[in-house]
Amino acid sequence: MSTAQGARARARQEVTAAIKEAARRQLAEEGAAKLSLRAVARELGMVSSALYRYFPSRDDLLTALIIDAYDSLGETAERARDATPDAPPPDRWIAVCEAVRGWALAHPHEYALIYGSPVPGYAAPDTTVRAAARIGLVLIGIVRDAHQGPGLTDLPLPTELRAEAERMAADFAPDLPPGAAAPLVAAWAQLFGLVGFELFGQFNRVVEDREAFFRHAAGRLGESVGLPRS
Amino acid sequence: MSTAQGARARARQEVTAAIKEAARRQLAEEGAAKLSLRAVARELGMVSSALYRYFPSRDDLLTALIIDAYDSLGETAERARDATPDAPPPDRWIAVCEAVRGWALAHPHEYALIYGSPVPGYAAPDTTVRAAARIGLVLIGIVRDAHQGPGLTDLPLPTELRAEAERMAADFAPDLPPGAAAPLVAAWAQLFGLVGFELFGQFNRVVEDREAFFRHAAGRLGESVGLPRS
DNA sequence: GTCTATAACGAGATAGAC
DNA sequence: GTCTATCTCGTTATAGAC
Repeated sequence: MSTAQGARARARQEVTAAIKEAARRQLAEEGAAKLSLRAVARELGMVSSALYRYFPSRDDLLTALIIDAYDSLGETAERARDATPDAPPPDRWIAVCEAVRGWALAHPHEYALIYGSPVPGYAAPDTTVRAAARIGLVLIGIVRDAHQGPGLTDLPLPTELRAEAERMAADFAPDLPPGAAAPLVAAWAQLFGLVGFELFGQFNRVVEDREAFFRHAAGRLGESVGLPRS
Repeated sequence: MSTAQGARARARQEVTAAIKEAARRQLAEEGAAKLSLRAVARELGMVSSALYRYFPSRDDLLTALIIDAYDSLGETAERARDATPDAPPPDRWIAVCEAVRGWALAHPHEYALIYGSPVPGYAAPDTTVRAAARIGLVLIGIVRDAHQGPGLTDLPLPTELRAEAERMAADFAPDLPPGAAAPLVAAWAQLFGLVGFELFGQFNRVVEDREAFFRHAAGRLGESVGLPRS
């Protein structure tokens, strides 16, 4: 029984992977809004209704692609963080930022899927939250490491933001002082602003040497969360 | 002949405006990807194919909406800048940032249209460049004003970025030192990173008091381009 | 029980004849 | 400007193969 179920499960997993792969390919050609179950089925030599054995609806297929994309980005960031564990936090911060940018340039359509306009009529289920948080946790970890070492700039907060920053720190960065949590969230969003602008063409005719521009901007982002300039 | 053509041109312009208005309304309801020429036509009591007289394709209608959106945002920013012409540049900077955020929250689908994922298969024509640049010019103007006054922080640049920053300054901010041009471009992208994250739901469960969070982040963005803290 | 194939519904997008 | 014909889409019901 276990072997039979194992074989079936394996076959099912293979078909599921093939569907996602074909869907990803189609995502790169037509975009998320035009992701078509029928075209995916066609590419696999199946019939559209057969896909419903694997994904109850088009939205569920989209959700799977979104989670995969977040995980792929998160894993890339984690690898960049772990590549040089002895490097000082500011250097690791820049390395992670560059890894995010590199992943985005290598997977533009998956980036658009998770950080671009929301797909109309699609509401992301809670399942995506954990995967989405991975990249944030990497950034938090680097700043946390810096706070355990010496030489960290303390960041003043206006009273207006005090309570909110304390809540942030308590919620997802308990090792961090509130004065670091709020700027970290801002830097997180700003990092993706830089990446998104490059990817979506806003830098056309504006920024030429994007590598150098990004490295410098990422370094200054690191400073903005209290990491000393390297 | 000129009167006949003038009347015809006027009628054509009126219908064109009505189409765009209906399309904008639908954009706000369904999103850009599902912009349906059919529904627009239905709302106007026309038949879908009749629209092709005014917009040769859905893409041309999209282009018109994109230009209108950039112009609407640009005008909002300009009004915020001009509302308090005597305020010091850091305050005007924050006012413009908040105007951008306010416009985005009030026009989420139009924001997604111009700063979200590019519509697949759609290449923005050069016609959009001028409108897209408006908001950038507002930001540049504020920093330029600050540079003509006293008390501006000089921003060091790594040699790696020196040439690029000088090209940037020469291209679109001739009154600005290169050390200000590059951070300004970065701040421009980062501003839209903050706005986009809030609008597209990345701040859900992360940032609660978004107004206070944004004001503080915008102020620090201003500092990053050399505007003193207010 | 698990899967695939057939057929169909209602909808939108578009080309072309009139 | 209008009307029709033809395409694709997501989705479901159903029937049958393994």
